[in-house]
Amino acid sequence: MSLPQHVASPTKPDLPQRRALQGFGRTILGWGEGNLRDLPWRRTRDPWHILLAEVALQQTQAARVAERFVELTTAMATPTATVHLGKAGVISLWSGLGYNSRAVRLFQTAERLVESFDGEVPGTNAELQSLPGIGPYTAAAIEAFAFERDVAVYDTNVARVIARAVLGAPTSTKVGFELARSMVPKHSGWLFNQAMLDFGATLCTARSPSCERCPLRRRCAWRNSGDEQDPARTTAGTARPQGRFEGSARQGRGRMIERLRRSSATFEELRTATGWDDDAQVATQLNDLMTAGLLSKRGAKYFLG
DNA sequence: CAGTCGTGGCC
DNA sequence: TGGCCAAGACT
Repeated sequence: MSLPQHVASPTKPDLPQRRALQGFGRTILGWGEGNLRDLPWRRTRDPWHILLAEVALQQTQAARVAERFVELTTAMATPTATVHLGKAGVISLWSGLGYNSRAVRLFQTAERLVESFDGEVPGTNAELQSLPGIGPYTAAAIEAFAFERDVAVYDTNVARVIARAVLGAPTSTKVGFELARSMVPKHSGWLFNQAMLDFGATLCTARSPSCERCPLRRRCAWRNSGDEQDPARTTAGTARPQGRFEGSARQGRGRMIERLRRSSATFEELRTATGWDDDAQVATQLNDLMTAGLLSKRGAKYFLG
């Protein structure tokens, strides 16, 4: 006897069957075998180096992280070395990568690993997500790329590919993630997930997908639907509108941190770095940066960390 | 849940 | 030129 594999709900559009999902998965896997970019973190299985790369890759293009990978993994070779480097040292190294709070959390994670995990990156998803700066994406990436587990990695690239090729319709993170899980070919989690990320980053891109050379074009649900509207645009987990950066408080904070990477500085020197003329605004932003653990004040001077 | 968090490259 | 978006996480 056999139970029905899937019963379509009368109210919700039915999802692709497991068999179809595995077909998409195998095609992506095959594409990856000949098309993976040569990125430095793909040549190692060192969990700490992969953790480091994955944190740096959060909301940051792979190419920009690639050119810094050797520098980062040399200076922060192990969690212990990272702790010895100190928080200010880690923030200093983070120059140019953006989202400076990631440097603070990375340092805190190194501390936690030394204190509670014998200096090693833990193996379970729950333990990984308990670390500062490690969320659902990064935890899964470490599982797949360092420990070679057949889990699904779900990021903006994967969400886009699934919304377009698999569903041809916008979807939630919950559903998209579940579909991604069903696509992972057994024993090939490492390559499949790397391939999914590259597939989205280089072929099924956000602005101008290369449908002509896409191995999924026959099966692409978006293409077959004939819809003009890109289903990825309103799918959870894909890019959201961002405020103007030029002239923003964000830009001013970034300039203050960058100034402190050179040396400690006075309030006036930091104000100058922002290009602002409003002391109150400078004070407000300095307080926020202190709260975030990015800087501290001793006497009349401000310091990184 | 919706806002917020840097910085740079590309069209 | 200026808008868009990039291997997300946290509050």
